[in-house]
Amino acid sequence: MLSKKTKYGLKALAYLASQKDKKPVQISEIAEKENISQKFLESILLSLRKTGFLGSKKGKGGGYYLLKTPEEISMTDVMRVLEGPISMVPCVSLNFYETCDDCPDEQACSVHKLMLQVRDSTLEVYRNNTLRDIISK
Amino acid sequence: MLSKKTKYGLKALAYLASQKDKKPVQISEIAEKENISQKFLESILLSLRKTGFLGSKKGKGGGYYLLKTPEEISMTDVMRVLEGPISMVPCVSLNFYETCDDCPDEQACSVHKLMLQVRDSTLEVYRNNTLRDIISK
DNA sequence: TATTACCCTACTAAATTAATAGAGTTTTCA
DNA sequence: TGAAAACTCTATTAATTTAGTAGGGTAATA
Repeated sequence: MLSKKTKYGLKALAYLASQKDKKPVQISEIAEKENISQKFLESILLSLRKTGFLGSKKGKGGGYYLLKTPEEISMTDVMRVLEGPISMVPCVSLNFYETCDDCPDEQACSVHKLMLQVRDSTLEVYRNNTLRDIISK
Repeated sequence: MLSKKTKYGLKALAYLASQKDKKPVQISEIAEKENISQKFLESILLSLRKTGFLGSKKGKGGGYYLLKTPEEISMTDVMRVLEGPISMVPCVSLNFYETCDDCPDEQACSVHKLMLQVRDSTLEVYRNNTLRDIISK
């Protein structure tokens, strides 16, 4: 299941991407328009800022804004930051690899074999989608 | 993340599929060979029996066995029974569909758009794999 | 008829998620 | 220069899910 954090983060990014100018948008506006708890959204946007997706401006007229164009923002990167590993098991993860305590032979493991394919096909989807591709306007 | 239930269930199915004859295999044997808590495995095999994947035989010489050949067992069905929805959000689920409370327009939703593609590509993988395809032997 | 092995219910510890609360800090504009 | 606007940070918590554990019960077979 996709976490609410990821869902809200994606919606917020999409909201920012569909702005016509690059003026900062307040948290409260995004929260209201996208039906997200403002406090929760606050923490999500903060993490997107710390990972280089968003910039922020304080004070009156402040808010959050995209640091890159929507075309430059790959879903692969967004998903890794918001949701974490793309793989369903750590033993097939590219960025979060871990061995399984139980499995004696990874290569012979049927779960491994299946989940490797799932990872690849999911990655393929993320690689083919930028923020530009998933917004309506 | 894949649940342990699914992981163990898949391993148990694979173990049964790689038996040379069709004799029932005891829970204790599978649990030991695949490093699974026996009691936990018991409940998993039970659910696989109730959903028509396995048959069981009681008494001495009893155990679990596959009801179909490995070629006939699709990962799509196995995953739905063990893990539940294949989709990452209910609003793109074929078998477990639910509307989102927040989303006013599903078609315009960027999360929906992305997750629809992920669902399709994941389903494609499951459709292309039977139990036969993921066992070593 | 005793043994083996499946069947079932209920409980629980740990982890994760999705917030909530509240205080603090910085910036900007009047 | 000061007050409002807006971001920043820490800590806590309720709910849910997961991954078991415990223990007794029932059925079938040699």
